[in-house]
Amino acid sequence: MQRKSFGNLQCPIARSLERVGEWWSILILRDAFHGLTRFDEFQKSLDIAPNMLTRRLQALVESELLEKRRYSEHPPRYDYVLTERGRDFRPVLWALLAWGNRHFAPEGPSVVLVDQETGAEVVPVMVDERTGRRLESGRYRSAPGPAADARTRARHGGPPGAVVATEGDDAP
Amino acid sequence: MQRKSFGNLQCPIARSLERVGEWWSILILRDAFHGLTRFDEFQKSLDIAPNMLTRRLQALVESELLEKRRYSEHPPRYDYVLTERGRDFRPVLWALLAWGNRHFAPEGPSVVLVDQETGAEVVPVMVDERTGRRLESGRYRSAPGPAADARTRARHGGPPGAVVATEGDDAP
DNA sequence: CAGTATCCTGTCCGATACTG
DNA sequence: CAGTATCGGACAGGATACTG
Repeated sequence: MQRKSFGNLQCPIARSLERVGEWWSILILRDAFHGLTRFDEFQKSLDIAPNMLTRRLQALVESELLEKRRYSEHPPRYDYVLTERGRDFRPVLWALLAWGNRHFAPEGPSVVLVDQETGAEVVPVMVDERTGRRLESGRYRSAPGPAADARTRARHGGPPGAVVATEGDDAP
Repeated sequence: MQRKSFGNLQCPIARSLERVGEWWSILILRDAFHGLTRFDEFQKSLDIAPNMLTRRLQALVESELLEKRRYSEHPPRYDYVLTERGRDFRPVLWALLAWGNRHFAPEGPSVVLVDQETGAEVVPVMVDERTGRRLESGRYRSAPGPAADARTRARHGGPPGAVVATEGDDAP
């Protein structure tokens, strides 16, 4: 099965999109985080055509975001559970949720994230793991990493390891 | 231009995907954060067909993620800059970057996020804005928000009497 | 340089029917 | 219940040519 290729595959964002670039995939993962595991549950929740669900589930299993597990011997029955790689995708969903709530919910959010113990609403924000600082200012930018090739280095305007501040504009 | 509809549009994630559900859109935004603004820059960076670039740029302008601005009168020339809504999308890109680096860069990351002042690599993580706690445990879940309809409430199985925290309602 | 105009292909996706 | 098989449409996306 030939995988679609997204421009510069050195870019980790492009690599991520190879696996979840189709929107059904993301919604399936969302539902998996909600605890759904069975074909039928996904189908009802998403209102997706069964053949499409099969395709997307297979792709997610191939990419090792979901694992197909037999939960019954007679008859043979399978369900789909998140792998570690799949569970690690959650921050992306949180970020999408926060963004959607901020910009596309004029009448207020219909789905929020809550702390189960206190019941309080949670607003997810990104911080630097080491310093705890919020990633909001123009202070942060992307740079070539250790495995960058020449083209990536040129693109990000710096030799590996060296941080080069380019024309004072903000970059991710 | 009829917009594609994604299942349950109450879900903020689905709403977000309406705007950035196509992978070119996300890569264009990524490049916009790198400081690209002109048609030509995007085209060279992405290696995208010009008509596709036109279509995706128009869609992003329509969704108000990018703003088309005239930067020259004679001849008339336009460039594309991020709006506030577009800039707010950055956490999603960071999350995708972190996920890609963790799971799809066996030979090490080729692009990393750095603190421009210290040059140190940054690993973005999600925290609760209010408590600063990391969103990692099974402690957090999504729940129906103030604007949830009956179906959404059922879907998220809010326990009866569940606290639905609004911004002013976080009394423990 | 900054696009527009055509044409074409692949495939995402939906609808439906069918099976162990 | 958990899918597979088949058909068809819409459109994302590519290639190319052309314009002010």
